[in-house]
Amino acid sequence: MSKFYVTTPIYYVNDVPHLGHAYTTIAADVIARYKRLKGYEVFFLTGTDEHGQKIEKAAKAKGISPKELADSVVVNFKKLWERFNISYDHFIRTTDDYHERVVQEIFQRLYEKGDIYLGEYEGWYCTPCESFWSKSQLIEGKCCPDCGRPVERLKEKSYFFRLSTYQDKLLKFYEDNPDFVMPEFRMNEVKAFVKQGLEDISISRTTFRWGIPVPFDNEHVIYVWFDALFNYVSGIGYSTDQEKFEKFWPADLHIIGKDILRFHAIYWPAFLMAAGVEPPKRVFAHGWWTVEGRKMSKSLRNVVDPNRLIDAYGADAVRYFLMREVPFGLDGDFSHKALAHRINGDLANDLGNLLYRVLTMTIKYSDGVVPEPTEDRDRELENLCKKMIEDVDRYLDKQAFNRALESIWEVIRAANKYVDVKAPWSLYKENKREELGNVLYNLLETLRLVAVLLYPFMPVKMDEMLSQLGVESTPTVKDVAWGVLVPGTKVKKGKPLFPKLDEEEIAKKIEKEVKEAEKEEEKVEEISIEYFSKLKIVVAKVLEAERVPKTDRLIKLVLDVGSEKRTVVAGIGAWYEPQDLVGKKVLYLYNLKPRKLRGVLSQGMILAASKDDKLYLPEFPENTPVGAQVR
RNA sequence: GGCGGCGUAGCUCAGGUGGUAGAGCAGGCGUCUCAUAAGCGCCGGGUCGGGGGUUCGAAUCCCUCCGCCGCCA
Repeated sequence: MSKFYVTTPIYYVNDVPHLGHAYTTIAADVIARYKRLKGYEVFFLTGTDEHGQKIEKAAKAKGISPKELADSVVVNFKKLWERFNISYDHFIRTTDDYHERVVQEIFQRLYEKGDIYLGEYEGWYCTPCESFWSKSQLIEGKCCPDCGRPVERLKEKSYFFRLSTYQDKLLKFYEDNPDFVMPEFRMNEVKAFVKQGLEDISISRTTFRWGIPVPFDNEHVIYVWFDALFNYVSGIGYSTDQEKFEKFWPADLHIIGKDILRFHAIYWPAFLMAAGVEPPKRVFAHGWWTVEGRKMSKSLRNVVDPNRLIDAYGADAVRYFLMREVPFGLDGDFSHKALAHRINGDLANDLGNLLYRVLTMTIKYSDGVVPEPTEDRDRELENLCKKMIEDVDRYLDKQAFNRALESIWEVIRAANKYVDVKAPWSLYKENKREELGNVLYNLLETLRLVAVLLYPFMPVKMDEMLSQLGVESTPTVKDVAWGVLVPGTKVKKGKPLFPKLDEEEIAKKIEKEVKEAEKEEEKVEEISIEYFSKLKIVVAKVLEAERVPKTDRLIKLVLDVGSEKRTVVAGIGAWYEPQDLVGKKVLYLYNLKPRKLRGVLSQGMILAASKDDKLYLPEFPENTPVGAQVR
């Protein structure tokens, strides 16, 4: 029996589950259920990532232990997955003892092997900021990019993974496995990144305690990615249940969001190569959802809270929408209107109504029993169904969920048309019983196959649909074929599978909510006069101006701010030419933290008004003195 | 700035080894009655972003410009 091992990322427990988590997990569930349907032995792993400074801090703020915090958040995930009918085989937590042991064991082994070494950041520490910086981050090679103050050459110890030595091996691996990363354009990005050269990466920390300790060095805890990524092997028994591990590894599919691609496509195979373990077969990076046409924000999250969506539309309809609306791998927009439209159009009208009308006819014209087809019946729907079975398989092997669903809907449309063309009511009146029986059989069997192939997408609804067709067993591989429906089976027509929704009403309601959410976002915090007085804004005169090389927008300005000269990089190059700025008086925020832009230290910023992509620099009376402060 | 991609019907997008464009949705008209005011049929002349080139012929190849987007810096 073939195996299939699919994973989601482990989700960080500093957050309640949101639409993005649901999306990834549903996609993995559809694949898992589909592969099971096709007879594979499937292992589906999901879980939570629970270590790190953020959790340590959040727990401290709440006065509980990090583990207690994690425990409480994990419940939210598990509950949501239950509501979405997520069929994971194991839920791993990075605080599970077997996981911690595996991570320590591998860490130890790579250390002994020389792939992990104790290194030091060679200096460039900013004491006030308590931060280390790499050489390339420093301003003019010597100042902290955060505060602009000089950094010290300090040494902090950290364990490093020798990623640099895996550059060629990774590139070779990508060459040999061109669809290791999907979609294809992401593979190109990964290759380009690796070709630029890889630096060794720090994989331990001494600045917090909430993590897996480095086994031979108590001062260090293992940093997040080394800890988290290995869940994919510890979760299936690496070094604890070797038989299971060998059965399922390598993973067939890691489904992730595009933000964590680098870790999965570069670090992860390198870690595994170091550990002498085969890399996974595929990493699929999916896109993000916007909400009602807007970028996801805190207050908009309520609008698409997964639990709320389930309450309003049902888990299966949401699952269907997420898989159908947007090609997996691309970004998309989630709107209640679009969701309701899909439910009404695809699920209620096309599919639900087809089931309903065919069952009615079966009852009216065939005593509610699946008729016996004859050998000389037409094969129109049968052939389409056979093609559908192949198409769905091909598309789902590429994680093209939307395509798979489209090909199922082609058959649903064809079946609706078939009803019209064959007009069973006429056959009935004309007493053409044999043909009528064939037509009904073709339709019922088509519906059964459609339900079987849709089962991975909408398990509860399709279970109900099959039951209405008189099929009570959970579909398995033998059901993915034409001709399985047994003549004589009694159908059990029920209520419409997908009730229709009032799209207008939903649109109105959500529109209102979005407006409120936007108001919430725009809420401007009131500040005190004391707060304002912290800002030192002065009138400055532009002494010199030149474009920052190789940029369109950035202009480097040298300002006379009254007491001294200051250099500022301003993003106004799209609206002003450098020569027009020289001699101008501008508003200047004096005490903004300096930061480096394109290698130039920008001390403070100049102020301008902007609206609708236009920029307006303030003007001053002729006699305004340079250095005059705005109060 | 470097690398990659995109710009096709009102909307979302297919197509693209060169031979005068397709789907779904929306809209209009018509129609059957088994059905959840569902279904089915008909209606799409859109300079395939602009310009130039290769070719008998380009949405499809090449160059260039414009506008978006991704990765990197």
